[in-house]
Amino acid sequence: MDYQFKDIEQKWQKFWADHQTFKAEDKSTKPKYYVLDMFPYPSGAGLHVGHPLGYIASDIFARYKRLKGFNVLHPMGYDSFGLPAEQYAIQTGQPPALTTDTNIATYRRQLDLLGFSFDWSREVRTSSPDYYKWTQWIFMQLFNSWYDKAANKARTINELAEHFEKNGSAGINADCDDDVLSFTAGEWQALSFEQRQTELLKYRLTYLRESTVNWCPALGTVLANDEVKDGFSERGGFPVEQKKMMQWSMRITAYADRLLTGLDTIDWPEPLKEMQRNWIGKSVGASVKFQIAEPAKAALAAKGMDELIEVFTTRVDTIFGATFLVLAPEHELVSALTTAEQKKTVEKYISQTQKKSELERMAEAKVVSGAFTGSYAINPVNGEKIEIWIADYVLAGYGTGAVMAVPSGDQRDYLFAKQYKLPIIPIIDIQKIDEQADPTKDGRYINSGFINGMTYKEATATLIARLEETGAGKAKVNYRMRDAIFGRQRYWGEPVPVYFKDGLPYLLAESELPLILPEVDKYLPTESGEPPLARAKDWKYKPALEPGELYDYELSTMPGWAGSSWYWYRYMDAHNDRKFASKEAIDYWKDVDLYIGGSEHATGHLLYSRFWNKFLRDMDLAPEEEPFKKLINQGMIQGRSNLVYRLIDELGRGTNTFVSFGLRNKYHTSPLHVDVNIVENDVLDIKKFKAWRPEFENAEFILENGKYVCGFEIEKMSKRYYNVVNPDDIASRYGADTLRMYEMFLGPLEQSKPWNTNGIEGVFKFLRKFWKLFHDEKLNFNVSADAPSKAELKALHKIIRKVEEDVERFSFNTSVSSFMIAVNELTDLKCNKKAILQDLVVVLSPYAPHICEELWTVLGNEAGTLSYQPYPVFNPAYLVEDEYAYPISVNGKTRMNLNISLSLEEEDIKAFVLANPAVQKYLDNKPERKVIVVRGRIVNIVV
RNA sequence: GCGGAAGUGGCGUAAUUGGUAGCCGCACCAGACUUAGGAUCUGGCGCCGCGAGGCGUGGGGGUUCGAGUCCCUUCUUCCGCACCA
Repeated sequence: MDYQFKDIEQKWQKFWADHQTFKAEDKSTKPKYYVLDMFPYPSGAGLHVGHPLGYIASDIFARYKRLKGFNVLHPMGYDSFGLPAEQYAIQTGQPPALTTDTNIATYRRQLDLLGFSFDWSREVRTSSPDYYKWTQWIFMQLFNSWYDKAANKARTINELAEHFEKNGSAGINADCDDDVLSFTAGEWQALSFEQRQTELLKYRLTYLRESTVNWCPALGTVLANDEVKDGFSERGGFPVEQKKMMQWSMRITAYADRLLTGLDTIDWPEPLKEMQRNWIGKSVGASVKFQIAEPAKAALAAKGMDELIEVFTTRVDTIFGATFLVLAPEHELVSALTTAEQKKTVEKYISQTQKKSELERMAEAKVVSGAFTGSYAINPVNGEKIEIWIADYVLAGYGTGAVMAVPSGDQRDYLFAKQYKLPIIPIIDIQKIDEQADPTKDGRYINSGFINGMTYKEATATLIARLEETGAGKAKVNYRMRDAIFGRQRYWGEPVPVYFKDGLPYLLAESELPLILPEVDKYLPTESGEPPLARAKDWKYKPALEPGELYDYELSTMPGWAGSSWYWYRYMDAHNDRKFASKEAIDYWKDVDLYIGGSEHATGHLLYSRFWNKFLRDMDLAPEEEPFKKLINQGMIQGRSNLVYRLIDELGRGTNTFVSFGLRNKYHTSPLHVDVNIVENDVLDIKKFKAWRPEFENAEFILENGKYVCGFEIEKMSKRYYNVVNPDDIASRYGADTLRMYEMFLGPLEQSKPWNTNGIEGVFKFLRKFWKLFHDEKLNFNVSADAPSKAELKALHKIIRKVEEDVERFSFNTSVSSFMIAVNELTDLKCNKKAILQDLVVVLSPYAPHICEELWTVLGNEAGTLSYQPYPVFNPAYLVEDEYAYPISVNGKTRMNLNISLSLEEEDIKAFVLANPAVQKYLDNKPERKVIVVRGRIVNIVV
């Protein structure tokens, strides 16, 4: 029989599904191995050939690990809450639950087509109530917890309340809001229930607080920092503005340091770790309080506001050079500090900066501007009165939104001082500040009071000690990362399991989970601007203990990353209705051994997942500090677009004539994208082109060599470039095994590379050639039981070793070429020995599972047993050579090869080579100066 | 501006430890077979040169008997961050 990939692939896909071949064992004596893919958002467009790249790699790895005797967990599911389904619902009125189900069905069909060894019995969908019940449950645990900095872990809020009850706020070192109160046990006991709840909310790991958020009017929702790119929403590209709103947040900053140090313990790509480090943005320095000078001080006091400005600095040693303070225009003290004379100037400046978009602010990075408030502050180390300015180079969102300006050491401060004629004081003896600031740390301090003459280290230590003594400051670590906003004013997400009573949030009872997402008539905000959930009829909390009472539910839903921040645990025990996963399951599977996915999740999903994992560990719900031991980013598969060149007439109008690629420069043309599916090897199928769109029906062509050659361009794979290649089409034409191997053959997994269907023939031919090893010329099955020859064993054992090495280092592309070499060699040897082919089938099976299952049974083995065969054992004895064709080079240039026995010693090799007349010819009668002999490698003669 | 990754034939790539640069495949060229075909098989295929030979891993320099690989320098592309105090 010929290689009938269609029948074979259907047959085995059905077999695997019917027999649950890849169901992972919950208990096993085998070692565990957890191979995870980042689960997809099921979009309406379905998969293109770029999407499965990582899934193919992980599948090969999972199948390989099964052969190596591991109990492999290799699950798949869907991150099925998200904006696109909701946008579609707004446009069409179709419920997102419905379109999501349809999309999932498409994804499943496409995934099945590729022969993945997923354990589908563990499938999860984040939008399913059985699943989001536990997302809500974890939210509740976070709400019920606070971060104890002393213990460096999260603890339950009850422990905190007990402490307050007994000892008041003394002795608590928490990561919490800035405005927490100090109180004694008695004072706490005297507080009302509501007052206590208000206070506790400031400590909870998920909390409600008025904060500045990224508001996207077009999407009608707030966005997290990682969902905003350059002032626009990542999804849709809509403008984003800053707005103050009451919002749910997650206190991820409590974990900043653990998130940072944990990076050193995991095997992730360095660039990805670096991105997370930058995102966390740790800087070590000091916070310093500058008292405000009269008369503004009295004015502030009258208003009950702080009479000081707190700044953060990484260079506290330069404080004697601080000649003014700069506040962000949004700083809360600005209006109170502005004097009557300066009011106009300041207000004008503020309105100017507000008008500027984020982008403009960045574009004008080198231009400084600002305004004087008219008020002064006192430098705490020398009592100097210095001016307080506002400027937009100071960011409200970083540090305290205020800086001490040291123009001699900081370039922005320097430019600002020059522009507004503010004093610049050199503070280090070797500083050169004639043209620009000099941030040096070398040299000795001058003009710096009690630190004069000290070095950087001494000065910093002395200053911090002095500041702490006088209460004017302290050493401080600052993080760029902010707490993550955790609410979205959208419909298609997890409802927050919270109701409101007297303006305070309370959790539902655990027994009331899941809080089901209610139906609504429309997916838009209400007229009064409330989120879509406000439209749900009769959706009120009716507590069992207070019959007749009705309370409002929280109306925002959870963000897209909620469901994906713990899903790898659900796969361990996907149907548990008592726990998010049983302790036994979690203790067995522990963590993800290999995680494959795109680098676009670097600062979103991967950071939030690490955060939730650390929290779950603090709660003794998870055993490991880090959830993903090894992570690989698969590269993007780019599209390869094809272009045709439309002839432009004298009047500049497009004609219906198209010029072939090579001739396009002889005419006036304009390029036009053409569907890659009607182009082969860059040659346009003219017939199909005419049928492609009605306006091309009568198209004419200027050909070269009788062909129309298209140009090409590498760009994103996208409908608008007509360069989308669908895996269904490829699989139906060449089969899944060919597609799997070709995707791997394209190049290193981590590298981005363009998809070009052209090369796929080579892989297809390879599989046919492999098939033919088992068959005679008439394609009848024909395998011999004879003992294999030395050459055949050598070919086999080369590939056994090569695949082992390649898979372990995720170099799948090199295995594919090695398979080709092995099959070429065996074909040349006319090898049809069962002893060879049977092992080869096992070795190839992770890459091309269908054809291998088929041949495995044809060889007489029990159907379906291939997936759990032991991987063949490499025997180096078969690779031992007794001769080697030494390359002989003269002065580093290879001149010839000489066959020399590998048993010869270096001296004998040298003599043998020099005795060779052909070698002597190259030496040209010159005496050799030196002969380098590396046994088994090379001989180099220096003359 | 800062940080990271990468530059090898017409194309995708290989070279695992400093040891024959271009494996494997596509495309292309020539040939065989043939119901002339988007099938199969054989051979060729880095560049220049008829050849001997020379040149060749983005450019320049260095270390070494020997460099795609190590060092310095420079250019280009991609990715991330970007007034971070």
